[in-house]
Amino acid sequence: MAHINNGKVPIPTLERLATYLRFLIDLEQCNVDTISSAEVERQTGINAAQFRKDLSYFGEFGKPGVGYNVSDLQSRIARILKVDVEQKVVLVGAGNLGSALVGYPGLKEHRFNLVAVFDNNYGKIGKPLWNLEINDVAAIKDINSKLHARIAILAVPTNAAQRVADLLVDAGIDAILNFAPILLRVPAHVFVRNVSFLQELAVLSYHLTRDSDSDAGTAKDRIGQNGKSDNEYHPKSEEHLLNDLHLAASKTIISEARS
Amino acid sequence: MAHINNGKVPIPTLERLATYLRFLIDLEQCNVDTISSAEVERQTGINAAQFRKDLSYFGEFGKPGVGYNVSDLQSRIARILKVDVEQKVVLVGAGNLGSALVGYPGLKEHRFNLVAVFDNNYGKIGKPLWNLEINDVAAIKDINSKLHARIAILAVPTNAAQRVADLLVDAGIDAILNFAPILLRVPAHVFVRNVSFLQELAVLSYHLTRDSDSDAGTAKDRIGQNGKSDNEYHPKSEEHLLNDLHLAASKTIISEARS
DNA sequence: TCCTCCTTGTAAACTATTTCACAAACATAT
DNA sequence: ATATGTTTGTGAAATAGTTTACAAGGAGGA
Repeated sequence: MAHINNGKVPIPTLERLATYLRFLIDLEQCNVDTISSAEVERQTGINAAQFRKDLSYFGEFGKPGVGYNVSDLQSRIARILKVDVEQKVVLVGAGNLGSALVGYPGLKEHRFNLVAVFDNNYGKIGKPLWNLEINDVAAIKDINSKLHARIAILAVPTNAAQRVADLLVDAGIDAILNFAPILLRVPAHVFVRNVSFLQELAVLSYHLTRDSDSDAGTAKDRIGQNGKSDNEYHPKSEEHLLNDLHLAASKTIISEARS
Repeated sequence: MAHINNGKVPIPTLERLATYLRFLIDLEQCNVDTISSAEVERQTGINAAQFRKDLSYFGEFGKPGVGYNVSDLQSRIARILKVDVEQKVVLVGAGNLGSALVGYPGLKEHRFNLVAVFDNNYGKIGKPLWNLEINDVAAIKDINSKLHARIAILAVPTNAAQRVADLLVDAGIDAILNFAPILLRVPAHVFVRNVSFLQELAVLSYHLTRDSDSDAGTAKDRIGQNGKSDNEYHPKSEEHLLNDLHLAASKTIISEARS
């Protein structure tokens, strides 16, 4: 056993790493100090071998016959994802979505520090959004030359997205979380992740059966209704698969569980 | 040429279908009536063969030597995704994120009709959220027995997500858009899509280089920095690749382009 | 010590998705 | 009519990602 990853890490692996991290943080809070890959599967629904394979891209983390040390693994994954240090984030677009993201407590919890908010609506510029003042997006290069944020959240209308993305790149942004449903054109060193609600809803909608099947005509489209999300999880038996540990975790927080 | 799809359609194909749909709607508004797969690639960054292959799961849509009729293709894709008819949607969780989603204009534009909002916070129940009243989540089964919504947006805190999901399934919900960063356990007929901001941000964060590389020690983790998003788009040459058509599209809407 | 049990890390098999490459379809010009 | 150019739809090849299967490491008891 030995191989320090050099090749590429699949994106799905990185996504799962974030899931593991959150899961491990929860375990740590329940004072669990060791966990096996089989137990991870039982509690998260992610295949045990997948878990081990994901980790294997980065080195060796467990002890055969024992499992993984929760707090050690947690901090090593945090380090891999570079969320062990504070990452500065700027937000562009102080609309509904943008405002919601500013207030999202998960950001701070994971060391993402929102340091500036921008918009191009003169009615908004200068006003406060939570603890930050909304700046003119035209000033982003200037402002970020002091802040040195490298991650941006792009939450502007579709038709403005590409222009704002160009500004972001010019301002030294390296990584963009794009909520507009278009593919941004950016230089090769800039990494983009897209999130599209409509895309997600459309995939859900596709999997529904039509209520009123009065038009049995062009049946060409009525297919694939048994598709399965790669994300959904079906317990293998009737039992609910929540073990003591997990129930404990739920109990711990259940008193604050009002949405 | 002939084959009416019977097998499974890849999820990535469905996701792209939503992208095509939105793109075609834009084209239609610019009075473009025909488009080739090569032109789709030029304007969206999605490989032309991929576009054709995606469509091929559902039948034949184009004419060799000509291309695709924009409005025909648009309506056929809408039909495939079942966004040609209004789909009722309920929202659970009237927090920041939930509120933002209610106000998202893209929902209505794509025929997703938000018909009810639920929460379990007694301070919120009974109050209005935009044009809807916030209902007690405990009443969801009763209320949805009249509404018959089949899609739910789940925007509650992580620790409440599984319990609410159980309620949703019991209330006849078939499809869930889950914003909590956990894998929901649901019956096999329920389709789930997960959206996790933290996961997205973590993937972005991973791809950043560390600023202060003072600790050249355990270098095991400092790898993979040249990963490429499958979503990002790099123009093949210096030119900006926006042709007249696309520029026209931008111009049409640019006056409303303030975020 | 030796035996048994458990669990990791990973090579190999398998499955899924994307891209290539080309025959067939159609348009247009001569 | 025939030639030429364009573009589709799709097998087949290539690539990417997941799961299986198992050798080897380590714990713990007799």
